[in-house]
Amino acid sequence: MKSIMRSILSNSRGNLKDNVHKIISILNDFTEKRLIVQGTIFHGYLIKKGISSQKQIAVKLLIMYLKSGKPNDINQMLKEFDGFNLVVRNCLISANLEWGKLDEARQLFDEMPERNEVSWTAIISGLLRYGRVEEAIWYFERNPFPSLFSWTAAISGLVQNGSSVKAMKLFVEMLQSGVLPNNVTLTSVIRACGELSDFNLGMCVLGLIVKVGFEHDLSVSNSLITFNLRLNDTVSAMTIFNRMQSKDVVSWTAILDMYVQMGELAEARRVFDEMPERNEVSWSTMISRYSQSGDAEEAVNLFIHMVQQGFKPNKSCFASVLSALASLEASVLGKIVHGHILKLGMERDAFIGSSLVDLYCKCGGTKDGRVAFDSILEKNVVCWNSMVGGYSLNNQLEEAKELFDKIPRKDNISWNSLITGYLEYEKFDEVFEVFSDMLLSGERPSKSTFSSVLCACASLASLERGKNLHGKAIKLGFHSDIFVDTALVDMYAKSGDVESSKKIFKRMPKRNEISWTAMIQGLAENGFAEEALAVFEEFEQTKSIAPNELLMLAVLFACSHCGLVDKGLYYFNSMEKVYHIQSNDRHYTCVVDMLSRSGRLSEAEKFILDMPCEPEVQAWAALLSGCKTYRNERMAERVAEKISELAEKNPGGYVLLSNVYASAGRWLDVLHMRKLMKEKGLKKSGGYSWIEVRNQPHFFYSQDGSHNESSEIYGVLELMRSEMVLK
DNA sequence: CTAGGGTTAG
Repeated sequence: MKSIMRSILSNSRGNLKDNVHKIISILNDFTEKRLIVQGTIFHGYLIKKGISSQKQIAVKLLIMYLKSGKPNDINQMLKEFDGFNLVVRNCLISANLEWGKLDEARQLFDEMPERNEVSWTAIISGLLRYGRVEEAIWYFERNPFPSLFSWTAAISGLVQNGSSVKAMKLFVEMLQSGVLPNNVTLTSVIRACGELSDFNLGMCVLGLIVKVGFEHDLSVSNSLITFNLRLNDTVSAMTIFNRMQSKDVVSWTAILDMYVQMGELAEARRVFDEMPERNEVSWSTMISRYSQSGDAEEAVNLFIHMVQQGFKPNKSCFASVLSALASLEASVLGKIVHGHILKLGMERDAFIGSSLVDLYCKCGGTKDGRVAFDSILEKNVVCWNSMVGGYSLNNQLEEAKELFDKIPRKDNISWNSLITGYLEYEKFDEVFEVFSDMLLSGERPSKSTFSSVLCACASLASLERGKNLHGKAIKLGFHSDIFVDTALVDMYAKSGDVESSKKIFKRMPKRNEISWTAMIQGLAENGFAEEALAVFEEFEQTKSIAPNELLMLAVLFACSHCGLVDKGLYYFNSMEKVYHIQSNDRHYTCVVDMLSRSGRLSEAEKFILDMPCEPEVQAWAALLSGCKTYRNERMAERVAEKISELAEKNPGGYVLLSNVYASAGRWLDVLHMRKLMKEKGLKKSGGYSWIEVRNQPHFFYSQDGSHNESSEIYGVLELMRSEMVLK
C-alpha cells in the first residue's frame, strides 16, 4: 500500500493523464481482488489530493464500492454522482445483477431515462446468467442496438443456461442478419455444439472458423479442445493442444481435465504440478476433481495451499471446498471458510448457499443450515433439495415435508431426498406414500428411487409390494442396473424368497461388493450358510473387487451359523493380513458368538478379553448365552458381572441383563433391573412381529394389545390344534 | 460479450 502511494506521489509532478491511468489501473486491481479496505484508504488519499471527483476516477471508485457488495449505500452514491447518470445507472444495474437482485436491476433498467448499448447488453446477459431465459429474450427482441456484442451476450448466456439449441438458432439468425461472429461468439457456439454432443454441427462451425480466419485464435482453440473432450476424442484434443503456438492457463487446465476424464487423477495432478502458470480456475479444477472423486482431504489440503500462495478463491472454488468439508463433517474449518464468504458477500449465491446448507446439515446444525438457505437470493432447485435433504438427514421429517411441498419446480432429486429421509428413519408408510405421489405427479422414478423403495420393502419383508416394484422397474428399463438389482436381491432374500434372489443375482451383468454382501447375507440369514460360503469363494475367485467390512461380517455370520468355527477364525485372521480391512467391534462379536455357539467357551472369553477395542454388550451377551447352553455357571457369573458394569454406560445393557436374569429364573434380580431402568427413565421398546396380507401389514406386539383380531386368530389356532391332536 | 472450474440424493 505504502509503495503504491509513494509511486503515485513521486509521479504527482508529472503528466496528469499518466497519473489518471495509473490510478484507474490500481482501482481496477482493487475491484477485481475485492480489496475494499485498501480501496477505501486509497480513496481517502485521492480526496486529499483533490482528484477523487475527476470523472473517470469517480466512476471507477463507484464501481469498486458497488462490486464490494454494500447495497445499502446505493442511494447515497447515486445522489453524489448525479452528473453522469447513464454510466452510473449501468454500473448499478450490473452490480445488482451480480448480487442476484434481478428484480431491482430490472426496475432500474425500466426506469432509465435513456439507455445505451451497454445497458441493454447488461440486462440481457444478467438475466440469462440466472436462467431467466424468457425475460432475457423479451428484452433482446426489443433491443434497438443489435450489435455483435449483444448477439454474443445472448448466445453465450443461452449456452450457459443449457439452452444450446436456442443459442444455435440465435447464431443462425445473427449470420442471416449479416453480422459476422468474432472469436468470443465462436467460443460460445463451439461450446453449444459440445453440450449437444453434435459432431456434425461442430464440423460446420469449424468450417466457418477457418473461413473467418480464427482457427489459430487462442480462445477458439481452447474451446475446440473441450469440444473434442466432450465427444470423447482425446486424441484430437491432444493434437490441437500440441499444435497450438501459444498456450495459456485455460489450455493447460483443459488438458488437466482430460486426464481426469480418462480416470487418471494422478496424471492430472502431475500436469497441475508442472503447469507453467496456474490461476484460481486451475486450482478450482484440481480441488473440485479431488472432491468429486471422493478424496475430500486432498481437496481441502489443496485449498489451504491455494490460499497460502495468495490466490483468491472464487465462487466455484468455495462451492467445491465446502462440499469437501461437508463430506468430512469439518464444521470448525467450515465456519472459518463461511466467515470469509460472508466477508466477500458471496453467501447469497445459489451454488455457495447450497454447499453451506449441506455443510451445516451434515454437521447436524439444521438451524444454521436454514439461515444459509434463507440468505440465498435466487434459489434454484439444488438449494431446495439440499435443505430438504438436510432436514431428512437429521430426522426433522415434518420440516422436510413442509419445505418439499413449497419447492416451485421439483426434480427427481427432490423426491428422492424426501424418500431417503423417510427410509433412513424407518417411516416406511411415508416412503410408499411419497413414492405414489411421485408417480401421480408424473415424475419418472430413477434407479435410486427404486433402490430406496425396494429397501423399504426389504425392511418390511413386503414381498407383494417388492414384486410390484420389480415389474415397474423392468417396464422403465432398469432391469439390469446394478443398484436396482442389488436392492432386488436384498428385498427377495429378506422376504424369504431366496430362489428369486439367487435368480436375479446370477443374471446380474455387473456386481459390486454390496451386491455380493446382499447375496451372502441373504443366504446365511435364510439358513443356507454353506451356500453363502460357496458364493463367497466364488467372489474371491473374481479377484476384481476387494471385500469390505460389511461383506466380511456377512461371511463371519455365515460361518457362525453353520458351525464352521475354524473356517470363520481363518477368515477373521486373514481380514487384516490378506484384505487389509480393520476389524471392528461387530466382527469381534460375531467371532465370540461363533465360539460360544460351538461350546469353545474359554476360547471365547479369552478372545473377548484380548480385544483391542471396547467389546459390544452383545459380545458378552453371546458368551453368556453360550454359558447357559453349555451349563458353565461359574463363567456365567463372571460374564453377568461384566454386563452389569457395562449397563451403567449402555442403557441397552439393562434390557439385556434383565432378559438374562429372567431366563435364569432369577426374578428378584429382574425386578431390581426393571426398577433401575425406571429410575433412569429407560423404556424397553416393545418387540413385534408382522406379516403382510394383500399389501396390508398386520402387527403382533409382544406386550399390550397384540392384534385387534387376536381372539379370532386364537380361535382358528385352537381349531387347528385340535385337528392336529385328533390325527 | 469469452474458452477452463461450481452445489443436492443414491
